[in-house]
Amino acid sequence: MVPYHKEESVPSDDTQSRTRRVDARRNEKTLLDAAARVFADQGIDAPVRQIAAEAGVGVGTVYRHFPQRSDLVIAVYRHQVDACVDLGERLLRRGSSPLAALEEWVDAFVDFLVTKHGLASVNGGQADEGGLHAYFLDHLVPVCERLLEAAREAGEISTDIGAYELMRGIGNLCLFGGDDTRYDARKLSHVLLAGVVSHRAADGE
Amino acid sequence: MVPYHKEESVPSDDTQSRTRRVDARRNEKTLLDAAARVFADQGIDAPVRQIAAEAGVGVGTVYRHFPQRSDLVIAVYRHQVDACVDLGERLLRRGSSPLAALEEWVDAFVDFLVTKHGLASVNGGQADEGGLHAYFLDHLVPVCERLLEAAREAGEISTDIGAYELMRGIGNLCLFGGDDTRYDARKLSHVLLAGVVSHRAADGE
DNA sequence: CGACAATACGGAACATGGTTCCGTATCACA
DNA sequence: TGTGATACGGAACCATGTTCCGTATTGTCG
Repeated sequence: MVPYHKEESVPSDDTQSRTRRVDARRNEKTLLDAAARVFADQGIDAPVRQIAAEAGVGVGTVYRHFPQRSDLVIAVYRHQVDACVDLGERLLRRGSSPLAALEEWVDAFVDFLVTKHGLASVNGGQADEGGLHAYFLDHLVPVCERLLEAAREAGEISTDIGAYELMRGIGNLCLFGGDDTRYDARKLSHVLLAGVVSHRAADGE
Repeated sequence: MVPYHKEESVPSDDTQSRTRRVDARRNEKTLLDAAARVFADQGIDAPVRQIAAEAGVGVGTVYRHFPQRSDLVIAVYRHQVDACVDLGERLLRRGSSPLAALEEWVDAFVDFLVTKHGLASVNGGQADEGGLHAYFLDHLVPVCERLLEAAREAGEISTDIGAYELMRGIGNLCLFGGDDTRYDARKLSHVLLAGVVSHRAADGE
């Protein structure tokens, strides 16, 4: 309400309101590291309590830093998603075949999802949206869109599928359970992509 | 250990040991109906307690008839899976293009999964195997295998993808969350199938 | 330096959902 | 009708995510 008087409103996007307590900052890092470790050898379904224990903090602290479990997962893998975005942009600049670029990019993305077991299943809100979390989608869809568009302009693709739909589809394909040797998400994603190349949109689609 | 003495071992596959109590049989039917109703308007994630309540029985009764939650789901949709198997066989007998048959069959399957919201995500064991349940897979894979084989023999398909993998892939594609209008599982399954038709297996695959 | 308020912490407690247990009620059969 | 087998009900248990709140730590100001 009071318009002047101590500048602290309008948090906009400044990283921290002001000197965040050192213990807080330390704990956040500790948590991120602990979570990365736990996720690595127990999968992203590891219980929050366990991560808290690994970090040597209480669950309350986890939730102070990451309001929802999924926020922690996102935070842990954020940089990998960013790397994927970068890769996409680099591939775009590279002059070669847009389709080849798209294929390479999808491969990298699938690899990322498959590597961390079960990463693809991080839920955003409730049990509502299965599949990729909004953060991933928000960042990856634009890149995918451009790759797709480039390939389309080059006449290498005929399907009118959207980037969002493709991302979700791939994310879902990477959603496997167990270490089933009979199912290879990478292979399926290749097949899907082959379909994107050759599929002619039918009437209702 | 004792080899004789009352015949009751070797349960093999006889439907019921002897006259099953009428209340038991009645409750099973009641449960199946209640579950179908609850699943229909709350999705297959509805709590067991709720189904028990709808059926007017205790949870213990639910678990007596269906040892695991997923068994109940399976039981509710078993006949639809069977119908899908039948359809496959009918399509096989029909003389037309094997590929067309496969496409029609996949469509029917996808429709089945999409219609019941979230059906595709019934877990078998723990959180191990996401996607289709073993029962579904066990029954559908053989049919799919034959359809696929027929199409391959007719030279309409080049990919060496297996029926199991295809079923799982399609199941995963149907695994969506929310009623996202931007994602159409049917369309994605068509694209995947188009990929099956055109995709040439590369080196490592 | 010492007090105070803001910030952060820990972990018990709550909510939800699957599953198990066991005392009691009901049924089949003699 | 008596009796053992079968089935039932639902409290209780376990696991998980998440919230709450009393206590501890930290930064700042007098």
